[in-house]
Amino acid sequence: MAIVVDKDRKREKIALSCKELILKEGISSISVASLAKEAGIGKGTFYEYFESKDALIFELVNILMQEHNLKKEQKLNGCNSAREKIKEFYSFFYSKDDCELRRLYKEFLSIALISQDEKMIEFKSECFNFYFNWINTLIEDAIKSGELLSVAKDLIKGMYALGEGMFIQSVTTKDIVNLEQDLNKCVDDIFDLVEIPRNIKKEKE
Amino acid sequence: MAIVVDKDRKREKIALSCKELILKEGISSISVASLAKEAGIGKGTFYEYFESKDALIFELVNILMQEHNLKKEQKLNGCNSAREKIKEFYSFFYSKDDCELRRLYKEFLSIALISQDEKMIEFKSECFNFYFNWINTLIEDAIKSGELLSVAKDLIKGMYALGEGMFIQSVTTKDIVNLEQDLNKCVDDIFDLVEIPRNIKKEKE
Amino acid sequence: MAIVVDKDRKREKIALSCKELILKEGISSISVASLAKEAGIGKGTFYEYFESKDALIFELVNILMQEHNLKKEQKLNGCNSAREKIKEFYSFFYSKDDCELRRLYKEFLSIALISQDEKMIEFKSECFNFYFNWINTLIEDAIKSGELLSVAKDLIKGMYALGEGMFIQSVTTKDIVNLEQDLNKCVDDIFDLVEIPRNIKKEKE
Amino acid sequence: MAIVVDKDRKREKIALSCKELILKEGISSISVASLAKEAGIGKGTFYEYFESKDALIFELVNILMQEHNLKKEQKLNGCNSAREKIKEFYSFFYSKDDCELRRLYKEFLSIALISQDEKMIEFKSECFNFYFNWINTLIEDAIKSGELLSVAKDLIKGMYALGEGMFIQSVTTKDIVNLEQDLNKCVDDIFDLVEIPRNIKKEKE
DNA sequence: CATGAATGAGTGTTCATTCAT
DNA sequence: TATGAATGAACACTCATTCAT
Repeated sequence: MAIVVDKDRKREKIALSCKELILKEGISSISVASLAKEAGIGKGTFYEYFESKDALIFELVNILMQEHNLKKEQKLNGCNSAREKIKEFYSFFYSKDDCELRRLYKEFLSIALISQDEKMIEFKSECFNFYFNWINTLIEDAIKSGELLSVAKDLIKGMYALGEGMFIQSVTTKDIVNLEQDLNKCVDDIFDLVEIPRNIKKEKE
Repeated sequence: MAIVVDKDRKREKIALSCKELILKEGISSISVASLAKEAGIGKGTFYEYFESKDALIFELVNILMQEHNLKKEQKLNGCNSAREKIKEFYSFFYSKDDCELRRLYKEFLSIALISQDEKMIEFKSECFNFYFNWINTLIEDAIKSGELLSVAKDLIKGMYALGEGMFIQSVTTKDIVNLEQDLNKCVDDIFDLVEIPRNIKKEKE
Repeated sequence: MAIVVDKDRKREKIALSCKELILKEGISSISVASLAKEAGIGKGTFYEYFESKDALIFELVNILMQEHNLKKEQKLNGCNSAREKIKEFYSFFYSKDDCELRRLYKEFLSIALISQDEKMIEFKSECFNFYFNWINTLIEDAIKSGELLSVAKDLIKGMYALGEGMFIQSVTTKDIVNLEQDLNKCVDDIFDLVEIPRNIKKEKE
Repeated sequence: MAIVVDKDRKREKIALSCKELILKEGISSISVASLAKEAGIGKGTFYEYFESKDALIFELVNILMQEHNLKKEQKLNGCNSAREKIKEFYSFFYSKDDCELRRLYKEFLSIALISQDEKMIEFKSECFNFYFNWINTLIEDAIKSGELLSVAKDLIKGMYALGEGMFIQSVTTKDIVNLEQDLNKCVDDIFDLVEIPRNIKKEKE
């Protein structure tokens, strides 16, 4: 038998075993010592699998985001309209279920804002693209199916930015008391402008 | 008699003399020692004027923001339409002139995202309110003057969030290559939906 | 009129105005800044009257001890037997009334234990002598009046040390639960050995 | 495999190597940096073995006290009477041999007097109990063997406190010129009161 | 392949004292 | 005489990373 362990597998295993601790304590206040202890390995071993503390954080955010995306995809499939889908998409920013991941995302954003690290930017870009393409497809499909005016296409980038912006404002100020309400109101207001009313749709037909 | 010093003035002077260094090095990686040295004072003196390192950051952001707001107000007065005003408002996020302040704002956001500090939140809230009210008034005036449909009012919060969100995305990813273009495109797209065309306005008359 | 103020008087006045603060905060955790503020003078002025922070502490402990001694003297005059007097004397170590001064004394002892400062030792010696002479006189009088066996004289130094020792033990351990009880028990036990019983006294007569 | 180190042994080794420096400089005026340097280790390593500066002091006092107790026990076994044993017990406070440990004990007392630290109090309590029980047993045995009057039992707590009190007074004042003499005088005076004279003992028989 | 002992530069903050006015 | 602005040495403590085993 090969003594050689699948490094990637173990890497992932280590990252996942730190999940609870990181979600509980937050990124910045956690030490490599406690991460290694939580994973049941030595500090030296930690550095065999991750080149730095930040590397594990990225790995974990990555894993958790992918987990989250799978669940979200299923939920989105259950939505009937683009309006609902966007709302469902935004729910990450306020839902109780995503509370812990959201906290991680906040800390991740905080790092990303001032990091010059190439990998960090690369990773954030991948996230951005992933979600942007999602919304993009979603809107385009809705236009094709006659649910939305074709002008809606122009609002995609704005749509995406709006959610993140409002989230950040809710987190850094005390003025957005009810993010869920405010976000949904925004979505409704915009969709009211670009949605093709049912009766008109029928007229078209 | 004792040396009389205008504490507020000196406080401001110290903060401003640290500006260059902070813009160059970034906030988090800078030490109180180097800040004091940069300001030409002792570390002890630093703490005579600021209760903590973060306090200096606030002071600086505060000073520069107020400077910026005065200039911005004048520029806004030179704009003829709400559309132009919003664009002018957003220009903070990309204009060369505001490059330095933007840099500072980024660092400030990074801190604010994970800070639990009451004063920090208070300060960010004040900033939020200041700009929000600005946009609010701007839009309401435009509705009153028949420039915008009354539905535009619903988009105010979103408008504000959109700018901040897109800015953050441009900073943390490499996907928003031209923030100026993207932002302006967004504004145009939205205003095309809520602006009352000139000919209609005339018809109204 | 002489502008020259009576330095000693002002010195005392400053010390006394810091009394409350010192009793409340303790010696070690207090700064010159807060002392000066409490006294309503500048920090520079403070050093016009006291050569160091410790100097004020000594001055104050001195003043307060003398205050305390006057009160104690009156109380002692109200006692009928040497046994009672010693008990009254020891009551400093546990009575509620002396709680604050006792705290100060503790801190003072802590400093005195490791201080090489001549003045400090001088001061503590004066305290020592003051109390020692008190007890000495007290016991000698009691022997003269036939209240105590002459052997009691040999126990004076021990008597004095015993109180301080038991006090320190009560403060530094959790084993002396009831200092009042333990101290009084000790006094009683010793006096039972050296007190001349009334009936014997009468026989003598 | 990792380097295996007997942590307890190294802890002890570090503490002992700081002994000289502490005795020379005193505890309070010594920095962790200099302690680490003295022990030939890094500052970080220091904190691997001690959770705080005070912790090293405890360790050292602890080690030296235990060493001291073993020696003392042997010496006490060589004493024939309770009177001699108490004197031997007190000799810690003045003997040349214990000079160093006494110095440390002084510093330890100084800390203990104002410390609120649970562990500190716990440790001092253990010391207290250890010695108190020693004296207790010693006296009780002497009563059983007919050496002392049973009333001697009442004086145990006082006996113990007396030594510590007189020691502190000798350290903090210049009035106890010869502690050895004074302490022994005290012991003799008390024992003269509670010792059963030989001839009486014989009568009893 | 795994370890964890060792590290030391770096941190923010305090405060008794000085001295120019 | 009175001041309080200025100081800077000193402090305990942290932690990502290395490397000998």
